[in-house]
Amino acid sequence: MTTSTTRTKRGKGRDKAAPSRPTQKDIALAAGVSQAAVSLVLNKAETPSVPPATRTRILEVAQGLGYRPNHPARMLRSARTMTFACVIPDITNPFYPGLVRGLQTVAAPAGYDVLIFDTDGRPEREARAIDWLLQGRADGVVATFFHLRAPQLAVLARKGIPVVRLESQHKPDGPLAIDSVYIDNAEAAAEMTRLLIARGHRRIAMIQAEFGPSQRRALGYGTVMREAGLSPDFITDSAYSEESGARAMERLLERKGERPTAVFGASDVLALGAMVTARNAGLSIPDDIAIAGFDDIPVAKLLGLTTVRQPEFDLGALAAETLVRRLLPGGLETPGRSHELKFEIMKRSSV
Amino acid sequence: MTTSTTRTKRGKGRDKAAPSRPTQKDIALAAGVSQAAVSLVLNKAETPSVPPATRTRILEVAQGLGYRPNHPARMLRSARTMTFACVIPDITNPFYPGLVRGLQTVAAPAGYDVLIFDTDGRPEREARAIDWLLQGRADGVVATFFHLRAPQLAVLARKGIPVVRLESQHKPDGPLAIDSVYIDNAEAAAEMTRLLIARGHRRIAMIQAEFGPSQRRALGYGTVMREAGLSPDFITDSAYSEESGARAMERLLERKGERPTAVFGASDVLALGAMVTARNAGLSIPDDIAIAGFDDIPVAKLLGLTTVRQPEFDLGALAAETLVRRLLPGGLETPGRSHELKFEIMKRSSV
DNA sequence: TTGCTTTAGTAATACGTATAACTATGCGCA
DNA sequence: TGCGCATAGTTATACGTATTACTAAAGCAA
Repeated sequence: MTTSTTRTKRGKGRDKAAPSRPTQKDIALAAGVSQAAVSLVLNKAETPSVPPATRTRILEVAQGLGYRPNHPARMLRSARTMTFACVIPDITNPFYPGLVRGLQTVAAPAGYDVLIFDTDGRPEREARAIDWLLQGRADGVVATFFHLRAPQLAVLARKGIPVVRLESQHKPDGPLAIDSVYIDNAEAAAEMTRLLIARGHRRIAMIQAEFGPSQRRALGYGTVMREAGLSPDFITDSAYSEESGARAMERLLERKGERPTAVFGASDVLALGAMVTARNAGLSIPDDIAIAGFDDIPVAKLLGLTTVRQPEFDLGALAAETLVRRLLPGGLETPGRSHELKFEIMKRSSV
Repeated sequence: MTTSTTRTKRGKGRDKAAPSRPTQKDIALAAGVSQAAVSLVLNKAETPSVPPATRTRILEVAQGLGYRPNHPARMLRSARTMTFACVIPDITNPFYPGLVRGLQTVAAPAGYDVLIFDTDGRPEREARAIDWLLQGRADGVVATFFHLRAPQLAVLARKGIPVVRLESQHKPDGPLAIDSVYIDNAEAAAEMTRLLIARGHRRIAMIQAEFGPSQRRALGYGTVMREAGLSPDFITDSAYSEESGARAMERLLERKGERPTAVFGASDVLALGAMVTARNAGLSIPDDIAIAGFDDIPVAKLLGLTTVRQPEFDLGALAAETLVRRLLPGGLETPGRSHELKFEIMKRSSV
């Protein structure tokens, strides 16, 4: 009877029944001080103007009411969201969870959360991601774009939102706060192609996707093939998915003429799709057909897929570190840099 | 020389050089109207008090300045973040990306983004998640908790944040806005155990994890084993990871007495770890040892792992739908419900 | 007593948006 | 001429926090 009436004040955007969370004002009221005092005590480790007694009283009241700072209000006031966005094609591709984990591992201790935005590798969704970032939902972005180029990203950097791109090659330094992390995709693909050739393969096909990192990988493959006097053989499908890989392999198997003895998937999921299709067609791997991939997703090891290892976790961690540094005072002024990490050829049973 | 001076107003939390995004006030100024008029025009489809001429002028100016609504400000004002949180043990476990995708697929059209929070299945991080949610960072949550129970979640529901739990069994309806989605884990495990017994196995071990859904699965397994006059054989390791599965299998292989002829992993990653270890030990699957899993993660199909299919995408989608409905006006009043989806036994080559 | 310093705070304001409440102008009509 | 009403907006306020600038009271020295 006594306490029930006071405690239903707002009922605004929320439902009527939901009691609002206590605010600094509530604490101030209960502790007999001003809201400003509460804010000071809650945020500063040392408050010369608030004596220990008042300080503890405020803290106790805050504790008692179960106070939690209102994140939106903080964001508004401080123009900081304490959130990183991770813009990727598809979280379902096993390459990305590892990247996300790397990101989180560095971001969390620095106080940042990670928001995932899937683009499906489609241009319009990539554009939507930019739009969405311009609403101030994140302080920084780690992104893989298949379609957008630097000019479209510049708008973010110019508004003070640092971007770290997950790239497939070195990018020249630029004046804006756009950095990149990458492994040398062309060289990695070249090395894998050399391995295949060294193993005696002459007819080597590459399954690639239309957009994305596939392009640099195809370049490395094509160069080495031509250098070796062999002709590149590209099968292109739409996405980085098992279905695409399977479809591409079907097309290879349907060929009338001589079939390739080795297939290089521009990504592990493509290679896996191809692998399954080959097996279902009664081919043995690597005897009838060798298969190589790119990324070294966790299953690759289980399936014995020979592939190029990209250190996803480290790439994510490095990207996060870069963002954290960018968001330090003055961090936006330094020119955009491109960080290279090393790939590794993982030789397994599929080649 | 002329335009450069005006355009550096705030330089607050941001770096000095970063030009701030245009606000409604800027539009109002440029269009010669009040900020309120701008807000009206931008938000309402029909504005009786603003004539078409002014309306288009405002819209044009907004367009021209590249205006994007400030998300934090909106959040503060409307007490809505338009974000769902997805609290899970580990995005790296292949079960979860599919769930996230299901979530996103329903959330995005309804205007909600998805934020990922990994707990690593640790109690203190689960508690941190609650804390974090109480800051008003999300309007609703889809969560898998290994440790927290209903009472700890009640605080969220009471503050108007609906929760959908990813459960392993039916939960009784409660008064709060805490729903759950689940497949009957005990029954699914029971059915898988029956299958193993039907295939002639008598010595069947289960690899389980200490916390999480493993418990219900163990229950189903144990019940069927005892019903069949067989004794359950549990190997417990810490996490749902391949390493844990591999370790457990090693322990099984080290046994002096008779080894089990079948191993049931409480999750696919556990089963996969076990599978690899068994293969490395020279055992052939399923002849020397049969292996079954739980979840039906994408690789399970590739590796021929017999497992229990959980419809992760549908679970995610259903969870999101539930949240969206909860966030409709009055949606928080209805009692918490438990939604069951159907599992499926995927018979493959590993059993 | 005056003036200065320290103590212990408070008041005011701004962040950008949404919205309820209000108002000034002009027109038609009695 | 005066009244009511539609038109075309405006003003004011609130959301919760952080921060700057201010102040009242006490204590102390000169």
